[in-house]
Amino acid sequence: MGVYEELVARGLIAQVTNEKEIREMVNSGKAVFYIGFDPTADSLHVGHFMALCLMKRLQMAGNKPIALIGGGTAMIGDPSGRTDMRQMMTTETIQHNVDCFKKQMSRFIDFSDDKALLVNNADWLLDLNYVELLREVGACFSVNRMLTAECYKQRMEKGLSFLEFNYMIMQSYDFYALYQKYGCNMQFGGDDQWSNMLGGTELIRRKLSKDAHAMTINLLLNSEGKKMGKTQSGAVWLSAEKTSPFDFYQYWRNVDDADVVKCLKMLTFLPLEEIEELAKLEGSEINKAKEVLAYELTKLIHGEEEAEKAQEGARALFSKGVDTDNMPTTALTDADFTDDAISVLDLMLKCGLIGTKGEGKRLIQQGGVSLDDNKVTDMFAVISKADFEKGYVVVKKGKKVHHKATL
RNA sequence: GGGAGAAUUCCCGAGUGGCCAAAGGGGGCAGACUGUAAAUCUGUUGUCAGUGACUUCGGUGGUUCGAAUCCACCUUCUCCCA
Repeated sequence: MGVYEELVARGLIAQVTNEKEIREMVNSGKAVFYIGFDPTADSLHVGHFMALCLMKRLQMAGNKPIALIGGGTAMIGDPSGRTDMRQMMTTETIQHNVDCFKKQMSRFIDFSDDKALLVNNADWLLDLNYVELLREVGACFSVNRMLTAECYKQRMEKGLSFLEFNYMIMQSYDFYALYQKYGCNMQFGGDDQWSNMLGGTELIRRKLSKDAHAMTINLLLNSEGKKMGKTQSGAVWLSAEKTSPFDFYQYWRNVDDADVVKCLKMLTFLPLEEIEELAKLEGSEINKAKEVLAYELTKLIHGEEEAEKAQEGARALFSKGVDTDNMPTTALTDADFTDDAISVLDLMLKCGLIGTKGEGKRLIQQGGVSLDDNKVTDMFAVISKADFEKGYVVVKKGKKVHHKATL
């Protein structure tokens, strides 16, 4: 089975421009492909991770990946998949994000010996001259055609600025530039990028009379059709500072039954046969598959050691007893105590378990808080330093959130 | 350039002088049930020392005993005409 067939079997491929040619090229390791990443935040998240995985898979099959960081396109903002106008980012923010991306990517993709390239489209986009660009590529785009693209259609109702309208042209220009510079003959991207990507292949065809290809990856959607990797508090990040390995593990440990197999296929490097075995599990057995998923992904992102820690922590927490070693911790100081005591509400606030005291009171009223496994019933409960005999107190909020407060 | 309309709490969206911390839905959080799942049911969802006080309905002023609601100006957005 070639790498292309594997990608199909894993359900990764959404659309391709020319299946036959792409399959041959990819399977024989002749592809030089690029994937763009917009530096809209200071860390990569799960959505990017899919793309990174794809790069890695293809790299392992002998193809050459180019990771393109959109330092230039970020100045414009991609309207695809957006219903509202993007906020403009400052040059400084973009640069900071670009640096963070670079760091995270190089941990994952092998950039040594020219096996992969990392480029920033700011390097060529920012120097473009407006009139020259218009004359060079503007003539190759039909506005009528562009407006029929799905991503713009949606925005026709809400409004679309000229700035954003140009995003497609910028992205197309990237492909064109990379084709000439590095012989890049293929582009990958999320399914929402399809029209932007086609713009690129078309531009190359018109300007250079050469064929270039595009292929999109299925977005990772849950069974309800929503993008995965988002929680109430935001995206699931790949950096340990923004999403701790434990939380990262728990996110995957808690996915819906219906989504486990899909995630295993799309995100892990486990052999398909092994995944098929896991897919046979039923009922509460599915939990085993979820553990594998959570473990594998945590290992990929944070390393084996962290994955072990997260898994052990989680197991201990939910079977019985409490594994205090791998729990998020907040250190208290004397300043937090009044007369050697601190109220439970203040404690929770300090630990970041609640945003306001009102929220804490509600939780206590509804029986959602316990200290060292004793349910708190009095919303004005106070604990003293004596309660920290063993050096810490475990605060539990709901069933899944544990926090350790040390003295 | 001319004309019409909109801006409400996390989101959508009601409210057009006091009964409004503001309906309803979504989402979130917690409880029950479970498998750390889903579905379902229940409670809750501005802040704080909580029978009360304080801050909130795009912004700034004004009218009024009293303003999310009325007036003026400003900002942003949408729509129609050019």
